[in-house]
Amino acid sequence: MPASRRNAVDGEQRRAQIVDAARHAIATLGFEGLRVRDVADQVGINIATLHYYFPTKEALVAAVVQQIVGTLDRVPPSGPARDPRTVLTEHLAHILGRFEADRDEFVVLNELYARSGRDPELRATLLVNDAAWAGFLRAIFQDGRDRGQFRADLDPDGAAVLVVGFLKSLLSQLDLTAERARGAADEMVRAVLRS
Amino acid sequence: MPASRRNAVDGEQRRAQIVDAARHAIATLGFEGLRVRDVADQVGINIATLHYYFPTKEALVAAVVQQIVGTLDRVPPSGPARDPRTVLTEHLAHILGRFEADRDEFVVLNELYARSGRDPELRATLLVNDAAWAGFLRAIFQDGRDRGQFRADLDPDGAAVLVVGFLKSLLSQLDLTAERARGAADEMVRAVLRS
Amino acid sequence: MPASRRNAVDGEQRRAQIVDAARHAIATLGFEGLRVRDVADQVGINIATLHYYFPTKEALVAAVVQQIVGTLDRVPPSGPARDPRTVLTEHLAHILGRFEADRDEFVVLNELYARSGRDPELRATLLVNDAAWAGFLRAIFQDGRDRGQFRADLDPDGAAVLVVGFLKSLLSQLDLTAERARGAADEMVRAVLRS
Amino acid sequence: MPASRRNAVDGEQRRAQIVDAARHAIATLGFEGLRVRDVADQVGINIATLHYYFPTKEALVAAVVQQIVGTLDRVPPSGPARDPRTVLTEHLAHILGRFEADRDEFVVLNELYARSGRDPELRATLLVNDAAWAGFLRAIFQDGRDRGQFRADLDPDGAAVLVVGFLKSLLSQLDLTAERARGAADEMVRAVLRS
DNA sequence: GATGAATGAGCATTCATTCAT
DNA sequence: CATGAATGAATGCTCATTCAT
Repeated sequence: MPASRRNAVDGEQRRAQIVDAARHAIATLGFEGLRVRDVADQVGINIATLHYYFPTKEALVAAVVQQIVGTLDRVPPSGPARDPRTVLTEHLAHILGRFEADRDEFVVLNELYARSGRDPELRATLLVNDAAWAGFLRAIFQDGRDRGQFRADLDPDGAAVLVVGFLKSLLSQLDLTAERARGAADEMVRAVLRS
Repeated sequence: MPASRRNAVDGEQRRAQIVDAARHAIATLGFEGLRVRDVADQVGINIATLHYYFPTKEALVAAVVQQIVGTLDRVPPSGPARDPRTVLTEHLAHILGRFEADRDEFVVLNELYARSGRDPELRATLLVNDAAWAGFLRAIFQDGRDRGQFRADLDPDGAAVLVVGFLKSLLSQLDLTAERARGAADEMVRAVLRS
Repeated sequence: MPASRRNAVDGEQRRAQIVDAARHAIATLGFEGLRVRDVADQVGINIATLHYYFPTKEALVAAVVQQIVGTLDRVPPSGPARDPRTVLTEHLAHILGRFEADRDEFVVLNELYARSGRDPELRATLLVNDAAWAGFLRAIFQDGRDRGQFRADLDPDGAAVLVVGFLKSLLSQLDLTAERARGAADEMVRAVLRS
Repeated sequence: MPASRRNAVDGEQRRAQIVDAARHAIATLGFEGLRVRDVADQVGINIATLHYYFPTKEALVAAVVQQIVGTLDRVPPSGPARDPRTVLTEHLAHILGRFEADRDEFVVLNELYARSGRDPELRATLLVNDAAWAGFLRAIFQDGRDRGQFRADLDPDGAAVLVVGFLKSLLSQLDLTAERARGAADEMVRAVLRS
């Protein structure tokens, strides 16, 4: 363990610091306003040092994307035979909670989706995620319909699209409050239940 | 038809050409990739000529925003006593149709919403629009519930949020096909109908 | 006399208007800040119209120089046998008066002298003027010394240089007031008189 | 002597190089003709490098002004009880000498005075200098008169204005030679002496 | 690992000037 | 004579990237 001088930190820690600063910069200013110099300043290091860790701006952005997407992958595992209504309700509450807790994550994610229109690779990555998410919800609706808890004429895929759409639009519905969002979540649940 | 040596066209026409080219550039490359030089090239004019019409890049962007937002304002007027279900169905079909017809519009609009997080003025403009849209839908749901056509436990506001969310997410649901989108629209309608 | 429409004016009048506007622009902003477009705006005509009268910016500047230098040439003719002291006193008062009346003239002239360092042609023009001015003063001092009105050890050329220097420095002595300037003029006269 | 691949020199040295080049450029072409690109070329560095040291053209100009004005401030301290005539003679010779040695300094200073008409801040700076200079000379003349070495009817302030005027006009008296300037200086001294 | 200094490629903007009408 | 529209050639400035120390 070499004695560290000044604010010397472990390499991996430095990388994380830089990625976090970049993530925040993107959330605040968009990709449009991302400047590697500013990120370096934020971390308190020289630009040349930043380039030692991330040779190009692209590499830094890729690391941020990795971090964000990595977080997303962890779709909450639905217990084998849990109640579909509860699972749906909890899923909605879970995402809504994350939205309130870390808006930055959603902002950057939004930027990522905007970018995906021009970046095929990014698009592929996000598409995999979207498909998995829709599948997760489809299974819930299928299960609920099969059990007779949800409407018999319920279209599992259509409902999945509605849920994903609602949750993805959280940031872009500018007139949305926390209460209205919860109201919409409740309405979604009622809408699929058997009357 | 006076053929002019210099490729001169009517002033207003020129402005429109430039705005259209800029709009397309934003849709293709994002605000991030917008270069006035490229817009000028696209139109086939000199950069200085572009600046003759739009003194700054900001003014050009403002014109594009104006064009897009201006299009949005025209919320389809609901006939006095039209059938709520039909109105809803038609509204969903109308937006879905526009999405298929002019994806650029939605892409730029998406960029605009991303920007609104950093641009208070833009945010205010879009917020007005969002509020009007939600109000329009809320009235439909209210009407349908009052008439007994929609579910008695329907929350008009919650349902409005779900519809807006679905339609706003069209672009960011990467795995969405035209059919799946229509399926979701159908599901939305079924979900609010009295069983 | 053709009927004139709108603010149509005679050609020579237009030229004069433009030159005056340019002169004022130079006095206000310096050559550095001279913009032909602004001059045209000031006159209320199109730039292209201005270029009709003055094909190039250089031609416009030349016209301004001409106007200023033309004014200078009129060195007040010393009456054949006038009193040297009176002539000197009047000359000093004359320049001082003009300085108070039309500061713009002195400002532009100052700009001209600054420019003469880079513009040999302008330098030649101004040099002729300077030489004539010095000669005029030298003659006065010579005359006054010969008549015994001025000091016997007076150096006519040296005194001429002092007078010209004083008058040329009016603009660049930032702490100078009208009174102090008059005081210096008086001192100059006393300094050459026989005690 | 560490030879560096990139033509790097000490930071402060670089700044000085750049300021000197800018000063010379201003002396040669005026503020009107000052181009940061040309200054960079003169120094042999990239424009971006120049902007590394001076973020804006204005900052560079300010540095040049600082350098020039800084030099001026050093008014030669008059020894406690030195002979007024000698002090005056030496002062005149000192400025004349500097004029011959470094004409650039006077040219830039002249530009500065021209500029001061549009730049209040610069005007304030130069005004302080002018007032100090006039005060310095006034004290000399006062002292000489009190001692009976100078004329009894000498106006110290008027004489100070004449001296400053003469020295400031050195550059704009186009027909002036070194000899004529010395002649004028001698005349100035004689003019204040008691006959 | 870290940094000061340097650079190339670009970018929005300005400005005198031109030309068809 | 007058003008709207157009253009070429700068001009100041930015930014990601590099490299010797």
